[in-house]
Amino acid sequence: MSKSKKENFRGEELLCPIKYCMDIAGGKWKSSILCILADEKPHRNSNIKRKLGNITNTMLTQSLQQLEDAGMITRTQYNEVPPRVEYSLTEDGKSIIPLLVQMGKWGSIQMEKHSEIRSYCKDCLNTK
Amino acid sequence: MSKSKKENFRGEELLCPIKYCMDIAGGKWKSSILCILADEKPHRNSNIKRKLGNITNTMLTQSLQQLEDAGMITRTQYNEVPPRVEYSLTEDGKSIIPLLVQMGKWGSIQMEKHSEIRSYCKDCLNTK
DNA sequence: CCGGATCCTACATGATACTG
DNA sequence: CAGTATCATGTAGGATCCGG
Repeated sequence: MSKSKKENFRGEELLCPIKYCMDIAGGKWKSSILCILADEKPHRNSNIKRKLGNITNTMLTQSLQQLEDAGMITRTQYNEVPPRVEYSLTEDGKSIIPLLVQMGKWGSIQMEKHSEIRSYCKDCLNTK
Repeated sequence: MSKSKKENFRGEELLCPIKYCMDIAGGKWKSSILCILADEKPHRNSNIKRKLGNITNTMLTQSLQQLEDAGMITRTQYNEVPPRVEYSLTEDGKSIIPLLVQMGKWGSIQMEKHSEIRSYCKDCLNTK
């Protein structure tokens, strides 16, 4: 979150732990990024981008910054040429993974009840 | 969801179970409504509205419809004068409550790590 | 009491071009 | 390679009025 951690995008207080949780992993990309980093190996910016497929630079940088601000990931910069930056989960970041796994399991069960919904995203933990 | 269940607001496929889960409980009001209904007693429209405090009729109706479309809640209409409508969790709806509880626990732990974030919302399961 | 129909605004997301 | 700045757009959320 580029703004103060205690406020959401609208400037309102994020007083509810449930919403705080969903705010951190929510949005279009952040849950996918967390899934990618869940292998506990450091990933380069370009590596994450490739796995996500169609994310723009802007959104990737923004999402990574929000996750870093929330204490979920660590950013390590190597002063090389060309520049190299690696991201990896913090301990707090690792702690949200089981939650994502459970959400994935629950979502799969629900989706299977709707015959028209069959495919799963490729970066989802649930596909492992 | 008033649109097809397999599409989100943007018309994109919701192929990821994690995002499907967060889509159902996400948004500004739906998690709170699920928390209110978690006592497994039927609640009237006006009752939910009072507990939420500042939700508009439009948003309340829309959120309830989305939850009903997702199979989380049941809407029962009594043809009385004045009209009475009651909502209660379905079995599928009850199954998401433990997930919300866990999100609340995780969120509480994270929020406590930020000294500036202290208060919790009143309708959150976590306060029970 | 409940909810539909409009209209409106703020902001999340995206497209593009640019720096070191 | 990584990130920033700017501008454009779709839509979630809200305000308000109306109808049964």
